[in-house]
Amino acid sequence: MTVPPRKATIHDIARLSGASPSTVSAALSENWKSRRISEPRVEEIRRIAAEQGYSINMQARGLRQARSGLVGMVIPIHDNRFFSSMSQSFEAFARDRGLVPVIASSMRDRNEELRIVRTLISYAVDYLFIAGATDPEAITALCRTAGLRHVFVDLPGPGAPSVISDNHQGAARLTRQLLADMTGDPTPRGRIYLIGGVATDYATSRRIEGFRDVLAEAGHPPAPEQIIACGYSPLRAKHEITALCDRLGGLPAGLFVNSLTAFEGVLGYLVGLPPEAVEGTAIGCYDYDPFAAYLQFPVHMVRQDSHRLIELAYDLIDREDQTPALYEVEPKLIPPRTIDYGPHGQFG
Amino acid sequence: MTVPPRKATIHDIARLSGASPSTVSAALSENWKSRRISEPRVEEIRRIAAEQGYSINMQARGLRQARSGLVGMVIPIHDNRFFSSMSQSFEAFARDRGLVPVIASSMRDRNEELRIVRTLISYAVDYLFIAGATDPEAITALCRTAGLRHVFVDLPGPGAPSVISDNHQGAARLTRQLLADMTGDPTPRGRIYLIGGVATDYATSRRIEGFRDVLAEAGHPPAPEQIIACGYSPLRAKHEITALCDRLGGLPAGLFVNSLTAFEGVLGYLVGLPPEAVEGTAIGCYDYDPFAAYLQFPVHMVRQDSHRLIELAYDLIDREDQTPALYEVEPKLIPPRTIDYGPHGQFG
DNA sequence: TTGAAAGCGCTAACAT
DNA sequence: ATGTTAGCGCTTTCAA
Repeated sequence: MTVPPRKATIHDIARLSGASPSTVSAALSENWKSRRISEPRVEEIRRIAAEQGYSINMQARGLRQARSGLVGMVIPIHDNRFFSSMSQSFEAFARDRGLVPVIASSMRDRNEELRIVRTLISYAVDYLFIAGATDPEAITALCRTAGLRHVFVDLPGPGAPSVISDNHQGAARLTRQLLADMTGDPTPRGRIYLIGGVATDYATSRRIEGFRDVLAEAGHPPAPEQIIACGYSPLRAKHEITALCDRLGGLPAGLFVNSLTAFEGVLGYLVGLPPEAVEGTAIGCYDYDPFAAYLQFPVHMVRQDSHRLIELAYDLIDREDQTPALYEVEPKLIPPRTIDYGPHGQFG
Repeated sequence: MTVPPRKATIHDIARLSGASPSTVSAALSENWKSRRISEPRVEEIRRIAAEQGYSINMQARGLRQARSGLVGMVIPIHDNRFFSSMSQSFEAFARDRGLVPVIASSMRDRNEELRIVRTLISYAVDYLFIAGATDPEAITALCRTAGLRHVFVDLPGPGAPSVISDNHQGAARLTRQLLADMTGDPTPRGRIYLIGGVATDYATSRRIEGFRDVLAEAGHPPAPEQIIACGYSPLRAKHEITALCDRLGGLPAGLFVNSLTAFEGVLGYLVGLPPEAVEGTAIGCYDYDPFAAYLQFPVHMVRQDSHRLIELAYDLIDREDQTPALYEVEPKLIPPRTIDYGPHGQFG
């Protein structure tokens, strides 16, 4: 139970093994072939290091090499199926490259987002991924002066490569599906409403376009009040759906919920209704949650391929050419009552 | 669009401001009062630093100060409501203390877990939190030789302070609730089954005890086959529930599902059944998910207070006395069809 | 095949 | 009130 006075360094190992610090350093890292240290020597050094519980000081190594071995990612929140699944993939690919992932959440706050980026720059992350950026241009500005490679995911930025879902297509397909499920005339209650998201977000705006295009194509272009981009907060969404139903005198014929978090809020309202009240409404949600897929009423869901999104983002960051460009990944439509095991389905 | 040749250092700022590096260092950090640098000087230095886009190199600072400003946490998986909500709280408390959180997932693999701990030690994290530890004693051994303060969360370890849910109580309450909902005799199909989790995990074993105690108290101690601790994998749970129902010729009267991930798998089976088939079964799940709370059938859920768990863990790590001890936090029982907004409910 | 020495960017101790 | 110096632990020339 005795705690060693301080952690062992290569100098300790050098002393104990009779080698020099630089030899120890080389023996313990991968570049001992180039230094042609004799194999027994290497083994002896490694043995002693293990014996002493030596572990390399990455701060020192990073300082010297001007790289940290860290990859940063900013996400809006951890506590969300879409983003947590993204974190899982982000970590998996980081590991494959021998990098250590540092994931921080901005709570969708612009200042917090920038604070995090600055912090990650201070820690000299080797690359930075920004998912759901609030202010991509400010981020790019910070990264530029730090000479930091970065990629935008989910929400694009004009100053760096961006990987996003094909939001227009996903929304269009979901809308078409909901229309097909709906019956009756386009009276106010007979209409379909989009709820959730921030209209100035690129992702939301593209989804709104998809929604609008399909409705227009069907001969019923949406009135402004059919689009309720009230943000991502569950509580806010609950408030808005309540107000809407009060206005309409009941649920509308169709509901396009624009995020899982907004859907949580909507659910908070639906929970208070008699089950049959929901029956006449076609419901869809952009983003997928296995439990949301098996609610009392059928829900169509859009599953974004977060794994592919991240994979592509890593590809882009490796490219020599960091010219800004937009890459789109197809989301899939998940029918109601379907469990879609993701790439991490074997774990739990 | 010109990229500066390299990032600015305090030496650059020193040259530009005509001050010495140490003055710059002091002016830029909080300890300039003790150095009694004149206020205008401080402001001038800060202005130049901002102008140059200076950001401190935390590797260098950390190396010098022998602390990194990082806090590590190991969790089993990101992609899980319980753990991602824990990450959210972990991050919030870290921010409060000016620390940067580094969260890594072990995928419940012992070797991966130890690899991660070693990595975090290399990065000189100031504290380490381990949630759902697979091999707590090995972790403690590593942390001891590194002189690293650590706390176990959710699954306790004998070598450090541990904060866990009161699993016995939570399971007992859930079991009692399920019994109350059940009807009929204790025939095989009339029994209640526990599915999911790993019997050798402390958390699961305590829950099994709670389950067992309540059943015994009710006069029907469980037979061994009523406890199916088949792990956390959704696919495995699906397989096991399928086999169970095949054996029984239908669903049992009660189902105590021991984790959200197992519940996903169970759901994968239930999805294929006619809705009325599930009606006669009382279902409960240890851990809470807002969507799981509003399925086609009622589900009782146990909501562990991950926020409080983490808060207490931070308290413990601050204490001078790091003697191992177990602290328990009460979980709450969430009735079916209830949306329980957590501590992060205002975000999305 | 290996050692010595310099230096990464910062802070803290010691000067002044 | 501020400058000088040493050194955190590592890697990387440069010598031998």
